[in-house]
Amino acid sequence: MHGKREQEEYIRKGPWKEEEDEILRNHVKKYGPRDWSSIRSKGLLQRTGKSCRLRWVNKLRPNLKNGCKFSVEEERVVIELQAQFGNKWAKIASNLSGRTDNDVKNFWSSRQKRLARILQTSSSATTSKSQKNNAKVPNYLDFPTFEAPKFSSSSEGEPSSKPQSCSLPCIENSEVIKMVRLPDLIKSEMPSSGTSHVGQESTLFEAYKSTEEIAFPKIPELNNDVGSQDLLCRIDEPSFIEDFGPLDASEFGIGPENHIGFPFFDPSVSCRVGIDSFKNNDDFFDDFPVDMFDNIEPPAIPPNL
DNA sequence: AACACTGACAACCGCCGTTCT
DNA sequence: AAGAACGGCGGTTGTCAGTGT
Repeated sequence: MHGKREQEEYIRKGPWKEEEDEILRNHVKKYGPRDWSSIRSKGLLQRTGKSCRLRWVNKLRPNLKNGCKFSVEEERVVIELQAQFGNKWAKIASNLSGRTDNDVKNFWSSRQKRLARILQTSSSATTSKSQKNNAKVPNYLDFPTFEAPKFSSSSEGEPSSKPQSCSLPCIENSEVIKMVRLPDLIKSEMPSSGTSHVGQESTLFEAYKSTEEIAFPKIPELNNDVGSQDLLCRIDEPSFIEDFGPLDASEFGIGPENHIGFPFFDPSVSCRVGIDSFKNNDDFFDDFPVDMFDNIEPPAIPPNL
């Protein structure tokens, strides 16, 4: 079917076959992990040098932890190094034995997606809320609400290291059940960790005392998702927000050109400390990543504030 | 049972710096 | 010195399996 020239230029793509892997392994055994392009020029494989290198690095290299989920310790390292170096996946991976840059990248990407979805769900919950309550709730209350992560029931991987006290009351998922003041919600839903962040009156909410209520979504039922539960369990640790990693709002399709105009705090101020270290409840919002609210429609500021 | 959603993973693409000719 | 080839890296996309509705 193909002419000779066509045959020569044909480049195979897609999933690798076992035979191809074997050829690649043999090549590396003979010549070492280099001269990737020669694999094709010698007619051994109809793959590009790049493709061969990638296959070797990500799948065939010895001592890879293929199919093994990130341990809690690995997760911690990734989070720390990502905060330190940014998206330098190769650099981060070099600190994790048996992990490739692709592994780390995929791990981080999943994590970010999960977070993005949490935020998105929360803001849509707010939108529907505000439509419902448009008549009685001033729109300056339409700041995003925060939904606890949605937990899958899968419990693969190593046993969770989180404490039992993590379990929260089972509440139906992702729906605004009632309008509550946030401090009250924190009071009633936070794990009882003995920390003192609960019950402190918020200056933020002081501003809305006349309204008494803000939107807050239901907290979903908690199952055994290691990552999500771990995040929730650590919500009252000093490093919680920091560990969540720097959030770039652009990752959620949010551009840098807009910023929130909440009357009650300055989004340019980033203060990443634990939830239990609130001096006042303004800190609650300060503790979210600084970009988190970027591009959210600035609510109209009531003239009397 | 069918469908939708999600996470995990594999692989490709484009850019860029380095090396080779 | 300049252009081509190569290799490394980060971003993105596609696929598949598991789970929920």
